[in-house]
Order: sequence, then C-alpha cells, then structure tokens
Amino acid sequence: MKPKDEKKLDAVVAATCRMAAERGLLGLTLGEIAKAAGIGTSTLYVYFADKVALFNEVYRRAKREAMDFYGGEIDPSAPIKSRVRNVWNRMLDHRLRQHDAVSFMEQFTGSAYMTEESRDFTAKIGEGLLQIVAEGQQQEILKTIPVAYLASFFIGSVRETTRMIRAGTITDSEESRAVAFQLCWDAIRS
Amino acid sequence: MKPKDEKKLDAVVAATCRMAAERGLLGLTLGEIAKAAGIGTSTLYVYFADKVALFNEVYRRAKREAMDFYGGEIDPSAPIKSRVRNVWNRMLDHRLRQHDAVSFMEQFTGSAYMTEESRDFTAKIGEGLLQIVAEGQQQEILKTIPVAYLASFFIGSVRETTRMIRAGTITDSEESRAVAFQLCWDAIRS
Amino acid sequence: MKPKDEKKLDAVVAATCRMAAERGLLGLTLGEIAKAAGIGTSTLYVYFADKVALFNEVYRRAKREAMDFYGGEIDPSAPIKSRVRNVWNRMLDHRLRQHDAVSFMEQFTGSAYMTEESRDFTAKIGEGLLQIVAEGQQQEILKTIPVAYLASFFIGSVRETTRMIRAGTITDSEESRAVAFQLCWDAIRS
Amino acid sequence: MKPKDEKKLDAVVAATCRMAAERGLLGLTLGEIAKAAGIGTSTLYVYFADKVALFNEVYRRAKREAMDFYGGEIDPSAPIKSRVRNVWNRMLDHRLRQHDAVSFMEQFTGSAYMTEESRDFTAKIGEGLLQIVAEGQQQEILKTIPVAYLASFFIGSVRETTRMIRAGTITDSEESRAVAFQLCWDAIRS
DNA sequence: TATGAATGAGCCTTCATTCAT
DNA sequence: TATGAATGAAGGCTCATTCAT
Repeated sequence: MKPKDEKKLDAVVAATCRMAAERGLLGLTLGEIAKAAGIGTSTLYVYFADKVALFNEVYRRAKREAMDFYGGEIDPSAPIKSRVRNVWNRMLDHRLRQHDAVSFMEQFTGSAYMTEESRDFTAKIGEGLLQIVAEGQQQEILKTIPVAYLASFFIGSVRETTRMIRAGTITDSEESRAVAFQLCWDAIRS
Repeated sequence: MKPKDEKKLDAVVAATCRMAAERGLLGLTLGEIAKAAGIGTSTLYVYFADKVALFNEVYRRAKREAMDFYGGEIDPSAPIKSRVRNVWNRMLDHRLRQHDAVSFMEQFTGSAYMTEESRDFTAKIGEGLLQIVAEGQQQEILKTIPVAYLASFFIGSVRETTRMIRAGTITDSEESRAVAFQLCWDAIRS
Repeated sequence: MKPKDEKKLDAVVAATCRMAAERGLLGLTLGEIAKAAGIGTSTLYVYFADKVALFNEVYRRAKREAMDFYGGEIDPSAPIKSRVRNVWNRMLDHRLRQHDAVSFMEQFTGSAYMTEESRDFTAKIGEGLLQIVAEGQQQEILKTIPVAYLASFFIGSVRETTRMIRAGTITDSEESRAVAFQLCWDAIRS
Repeated sequence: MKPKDEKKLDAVVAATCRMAAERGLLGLTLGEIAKAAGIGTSTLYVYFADKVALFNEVYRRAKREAMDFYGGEIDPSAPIKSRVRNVWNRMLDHRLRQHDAVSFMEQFTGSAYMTEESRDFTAKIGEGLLQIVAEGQQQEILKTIPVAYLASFFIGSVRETTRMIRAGTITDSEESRAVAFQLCWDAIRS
C-alpha cells in the first residue's frame, strides 16, 4: 500500500470494521466498503493490492491497536490481584469501546481470508499478562498449573462478560464488573 | 417414482458442517457442498428451497442434536458438584466430537443467513443446567449472584477448554479435564 | 405421442393454451403446464417427445380446430355479401370464444419453437374464403385486384375487431359488428 | 474516469431489436444481446438495472422514435384524403424501415416483461391522426362512427400491408401502395 | 492520485430431460 | 402408464479486478 493519504486509509479501515460489525463479514463487498469510506471503489486499489490484503491490513491494525490498549504500563509494585484486575478491565474496556474492530477480528480469525502472516501476528500478545501470571504463580497467589489454563480462562471471562453486557443481560457498572471479575479471580487464584 | 433419500439429506447436512469447519462458512458455495455430499448441485433444490433454507435447516438440526446430547438424564440425587461436572463433561464431549456441527453453528449464529425463526429456535436450551444452578444456589453451594454470570462463565469455560484441546495446547485427558473443571468450579462456587 | 389417454392429452392442450393466454408463452414451463393439466411433469413425456413437440402439437390442434370452426358449409346460393359476412362473423366468433387457442397461436407463430412442418401446416387454410372471393370478383362485386389484398384486409378487419372487443373499446353486439363489418365490406367491394 | 459511452448504449438497443426480429424475443438471452452489441455481458449492467429494465428501455426508445417518425408536420390545408394518405404512408415507411424496432415492440407489448410504466407510455400516440379523423368526420368525408373503428382499421390496414410486403406477397411500389391504400380509404370514407 | 467504465469468473437458481420405481 | 427424484446445461446477476482517462 502507498499511504499517500493517511486519513483516507483510516476511513477505509474504520468503514470495514463498521460494516463487518453491522452487516457481517459475509458478503461484504469492496463497493460497500468504498461507499462507506466515501471514496470510489477502484481507489481502494491505490492503497491495497486486493481484497485479501485489505482485510489482513485491517486485521493487523485492529490487533495492534488492541495491544496498544492493553499494553499500557501497569505499576509493578501494585499487588497481583490489583494488576490482574487492571488488565481485565482494560481488555473489557477495549472490547466494549472498539467493538467494531473486535467484531471484525473475531469474524476474520479463522476465515479463509486470513493470511499465514496474519495468523503469526496473533500469537505475540499478552506478554504483559504472562509476566504478571508468572509472578503470581511464584508468589503462590495463582494456581500453579500450566499458564495456558489461566490465560485461556482469563480471556474467556472477559469475552463472556463483554457478551453479557452487549446483549443487555447485565449492565456495565462497577458492581457488575466486580461480580464478574470475582468469578475470574476465584477461578485462577490458588 | 423414486422416494426421497433420507441418507442423501444427511450427507448434505454433514457435508455442510464439515466444509464450514474446514474452509469456513464465508464463501462456501452450493457447488462445494454438493460435491462434498456426492450429489449434483441442482439436486440440493429437491431438498431445500434455496441456500438460506439449507443453512437454516442444517443449523436447526445441529442445534437439536446438541440438545439431545446435553439433555440426557442426570441423577438428581447426586451432589451438585458432581452434576455440574457431569454437564460440563457432556458439553465438552459434544464440542469435541461434533466439532463440525459446533463450528458451523458458531459461524452461522449472527450471520446474515440466519432467519428470525432460527434465532427463536436458539433460546430454548440449557434448562437442565439452569435447574441445577438454581438448586446449587439454594443450597448455598454456588455463588448467589444472577444466574447469567454463572451460566456465561460455565459456557465460556467449556468453550475455552475445547479451544485449548483442539489447538493442542493441552491434551484431552482426565487430568487436564480435572484441572480445567477445577477452574470453572472455583469460579462459580460460593 | 402415444394417445393412451385422450382426455389427459386434451387437458394438456387446453392447459397450455390457457397458460399461454394468461401468463404468456414466454417462460412457460413444463412444470406449470403439467400442474395446470393435473398431471406429473414427467408424464408429459409419455405423450410428447419434448417441449417443442408439445407446442407444435398444440399449435396443430388449435389450427385444425380453427379450420373446423370456419369451414362449415356456407349456402353457395346466398348472395356474396351475405356469405362474406357469414365467414367474417364465424372468424370473429372463433377468435372471441377460442381466445386461449388463438392467443397461443399468435404467440407461437414466428417463435423459435415453430417447426418447419407446422409452418407449412398454416398455409392450407382459407380455401373456402378464397372460393367466395373468386366468385365475388367474377361477378364484379369485389375489387378485381390480387386476392392477397382482399384476404389480408379481411383478416386484418377480423383481427382488429377482436382486439377492440377484447380491449373493451367496443362491446360485442349486432350493431357494433354491423358497423365493423361495413368498414370491411366497403374496403373490399368494387 | 471513463465516460459512459452513448454509442454503446445505442448498439445495445439496436442489437436487441435486431435479435428480437430475427430469433424472436422468446428466450433471447443477455449473452446474445451483448455479443450482438459487441460488449461483455456484464457490461449491460452498467447501463441497465436488469433484463426487464433493458427491455423496457428499448421499448420506450423504439416507441419514441416511432412517434418522431409519425409526428412530422402535415400541411393542414391539404385535403383530408391527402393527409390521411400521408400518415398512412409514413406509418408504412416506418414499419418497413424500422422493422426490427416494430417487431420488438409487437412482441414486447403484452409480454410479461412489460412494466406498467411502459404500458402507460403507449397510450399517448396517434394524436395527430385523431385530429385529422375528427376533421374528416366534421366535413362528412369520413364515416361518422366512433373513432376507434376508423383508427383500428387504419392501423390494421398499415399492418397488413406491411406484412404482405415483407412476406413478398406484393412488392413495395407506388402502384401496390395505391391499391392497398384505396382499400383503407374506401373502408373509412363515408 | 482518483475514479467510473468494462469485464471475466463464478455463483445461485431454473428447467427440460432422464432415471428409477 | 405415471411420477417424483436427480441432474447437466444454461441464464441472470454480482463482484473483484483492470482499463482508461
């Protein structure tokens, strides 16, 4: 891509996520994306090689943004539980605020569009979280079982909580977050 | 006159799920489905009105099968924890064994193909589980918080465990199941 | 065709004409015809080799019926004008009463479905009329110009009168017929 | 940006009429039309929403062209008969020269393709002719009967004459036209 | 760079026709 | 004989992509 006009590119990415969240990735056409982004269809080819490239770029941007969101500094002197809660809240915030991007990613992941390159890109996250978990296990605050269990449950907890909030099953408040996080914490603590 | 071939229909349903799991629902064509089912493309129209009808029928069948799988009797005299573990294992078994159908359902749910009728169809599940949860709350064994939290976390636990097993992150053994379930149980017990 | 069941065959012919008149020959399917005739689609192949054969047979039957309708004896001792009026009325009657068949014929004639054989079949009509015209010319009652002019105008007169009646532009009564025929007569008389 | 090519549109319209006249409207495919027009099939969709829209647009163009052809000024000071002959000749000319378009219109009219909009479009013609007829009736030159009879016969006369010429039954010459028109005139004059 | 026109590939769907009972 | 099932061929239409301005 030739990022001549960065704003136009942003518009395309945003439009793609929005449409994917609204109408679904299924049958989403370049024409729709272009119209939603306010440009001509063939202009897309100035920025992306083809549809697959466009989707993968959108994915990579969304992923990077998510990482930036999670990755902010967390006071290493704070107690483990506080730090875990901190990450948990950040992830929840991200999934709620950047819903379009998250929706796009979830639909895109596992689709035939996904490049091997993009697949690799996925793995590199959560290092900050892993750090905390390792420390928590050393201090015997968290269950001393393979990290995968803890990480997976942690993510699952965030995912399900987001789902409930978005479905209206529960409202997003400090209380409900406290309850939901308590489940998560009870699961992973030793 | 040649009677309608029930086996052919089953083959179509199975093929649809298989292809959806392998290549994704995105861009899955009737041609591919028909070839995978070993019939001519136009033969599909003997059994289904159109593509949407086909997908929705596959969905309904998968859902019904899942319900049958979960819905078996569970000894009501057994302790709560045992019963919860029982359901947890059944769901895990189902998701592992009927992975194609589950994968199809997860992709189909929320897609533009989904009929309102099919959407309604979805709601009626999990009553057996809710029964157990209610009893567990009465006995103060489970957290006395809105059921949605517990159910959602429970489902999330199964989902994530399936994911880990299928991804090869962990193997499917009694030990790993015990560990994974312990996380779930610690989360929901009071 | 194997006319095992003559009634069934008649039903097919009638159904074909009816559907052609109602919905048009364009896109008329064997399925529709069969359903309208109250038989299974593939049963048509017991009576006709294929769709083209069916249409041509229907055409030939309609044509034959029309000829029978026109061809009744006309008192040769009656005055020319009376005999011409007689034929004119008969043709008008036919086009009004057997509208389905006539509609089918007009749509079929010139269509790609029409066999050379059927095309030849067409020519042989109107001999009774030609007889009268010839006599009228000998007696110098009709214009002594090539018969084609007279015949063509005569047919055109019937056709247009039918059109007007069916369109509701005029009603079918003795008076209106008298007026319409007068035009025809004035045109062809010497 | 490439501008829409008006010539391409004309080619499509002409090709459609030609094919309809040659092979019949029945079963005329977009592929045939496109090939005859020298463009790709999908290019048709740049100019028309779908097949129905294409046909209706062709119809409207043909109709408009016909009206332009008829509608030229006719010296109002000329005698009625001369003016009627004038119109008669113009219509005959049009039907002979623009045979493709006329053939298309006749097949299209009453077909299932015809839009209500196009149907309305049809009614507005022949006002010039009606004017002359009315004047002829006032002067008691034409039969004082409802105009529909006269108009219908007039049209029928042109139609049949065209048919004869095209079929080779008669040749197109001043003499044959004189004969044919005489029939028409005798029919409608008082 | 930006974009509407142009198009080939491919999909869903229909339908005449054959198969099998 | 009669018919529903099965299907290949073909048509209308969409869309990602290229062309030309």
